[in-house]
Amino acid sequence: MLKKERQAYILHQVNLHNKVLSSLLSHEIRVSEDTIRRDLQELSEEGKLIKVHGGALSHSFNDVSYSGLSVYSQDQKRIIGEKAAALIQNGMFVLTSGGTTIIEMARALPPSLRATFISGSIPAILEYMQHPNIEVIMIGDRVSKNAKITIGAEAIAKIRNINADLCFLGINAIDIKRGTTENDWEIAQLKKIMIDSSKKVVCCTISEKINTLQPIHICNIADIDILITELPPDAPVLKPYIDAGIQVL
Amino acid sequence: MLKKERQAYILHQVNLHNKVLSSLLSHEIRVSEDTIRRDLQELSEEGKLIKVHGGALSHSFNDVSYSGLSVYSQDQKRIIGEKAAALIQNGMFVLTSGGTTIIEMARALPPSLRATFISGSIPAILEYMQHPNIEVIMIGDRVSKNAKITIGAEAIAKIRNINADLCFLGINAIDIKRGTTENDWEIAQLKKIMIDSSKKVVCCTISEKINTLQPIHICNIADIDILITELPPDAPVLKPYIDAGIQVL
DNA sequence: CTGATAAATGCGGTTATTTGCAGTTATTTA
DNA sequence: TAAATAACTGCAAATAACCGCATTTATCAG
Repeated sequence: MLKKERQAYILHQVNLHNKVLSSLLSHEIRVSEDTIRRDLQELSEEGKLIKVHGGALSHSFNDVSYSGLSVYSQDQKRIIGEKAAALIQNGMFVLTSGGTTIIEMARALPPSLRATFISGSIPAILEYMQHPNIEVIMIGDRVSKNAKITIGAEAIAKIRNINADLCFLGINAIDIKRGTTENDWEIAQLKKIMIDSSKKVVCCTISEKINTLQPIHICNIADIDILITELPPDAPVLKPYIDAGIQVL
Repeated sequence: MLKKERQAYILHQVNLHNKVLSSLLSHEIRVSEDTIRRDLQELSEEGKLIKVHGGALSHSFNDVSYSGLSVYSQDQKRIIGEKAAALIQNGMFVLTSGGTTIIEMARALPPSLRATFISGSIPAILEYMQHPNIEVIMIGDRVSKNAKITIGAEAIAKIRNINADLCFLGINAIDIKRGTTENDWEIAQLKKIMIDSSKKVVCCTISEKINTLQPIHICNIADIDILITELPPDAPVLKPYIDAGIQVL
């Protein structure tokens, strides 16, 4: 990894999360903490960030007081994102839906990871593009303005031809009896096909959405391989899903 | 392998992956690292990429900070964008490339306009999505990280099936004899097909790019219907293009 | 076709940059 | 205050960049 590239990555992380830890970065990028410290030093001298003991802060962080709840929800999603990112190994083909949880996964991808990501979600693609080593494939079709994802027959046909190793779905409702459900018919179709085109299906959702329902059926519990929430796997609310044979992280 | 050919290859690699390593290139092309370094040096002097210790990075990588020249240029592009947007009428199918000039056109679209926009450019799609009344169609394929556009056989096949009313191309070089040229082979292919798939072709470029050349040919002057620059149509530099039968705005 | 000229390339030696490590000093926190 | 952690310093190894020069390759006029 080139020096400039590394510094760009650090800057990206700082702007994303408002802070970085030297120790964490050093582990992620697999360079010594000294190198990270020298990078932070240089970036700080260029005024790109504020260096502090143990890491660095974003410049905008100083004056902006952050609202408690929205950051809290984002923290939950970040936990989910990190768990999800850990599942991906070099060389994998990964199919993903859109949604804020998936975006957090994209942000948590280690920079050394080499894999191919396929998605129709424009915000997700934007995140994947930032990553130094992953190949990005965009599914084309008509763009749904509110979901910011491509939907339609073309997209479905294209996904049907894919054979992915992993499929990550950000889901809005999951129930032990009814499985996962959705409120948009076309997105539900898309997710169904994505499930069919992948060896393993990973559902990512914050725990609020567990045991909730929406009108349109996507898949049954039996179709899900892995369920990721921000809770530890032994949380009581997750027990029924473990009993149903799902791997819960 | 010819020098020009080699440099085009290097540029292509930079556009695809956002970075290249001298050592890797030298091994791939089977020339000495000195030669690669000299190539990178030249390309860097031409502003095509950014040379760093160990290789080179694409310009898009760290263009977050440079604003001095780009602001001036942005005003020019806004003028172009407004002229371009005025060409589009209700019900039209419009095919567009990427590039900052096209983005400015997207921003200048009147809110009441009802039309269908088709593109593989992710930043352009983002702008189109903001618009209340236009239909947006995304061309899918592998994403070029630097150009932020989908490129490849899929994209070309898809565009070939389109029959658009207008095609807007942001171009980087135009010359009265050689026509429009490009430095990325795959993007040149894409633009060629876009021209074939449209009734009318509109080229948008700032006047700096007039009478300049790049290595890969896209189309001849005769293939262009309308040329838009920030200059008034009677500017002397545009006269040869008017004489060649192009409508200049 | 040929010789002259210019451009491009590769190589050896030198210099500069980057990086990690060990040892020391500074800062934080309980 | 003491233990833990982070930052700083100097140094050494690895790698890359640079310089000058010889060799090869391309260009072109006659």
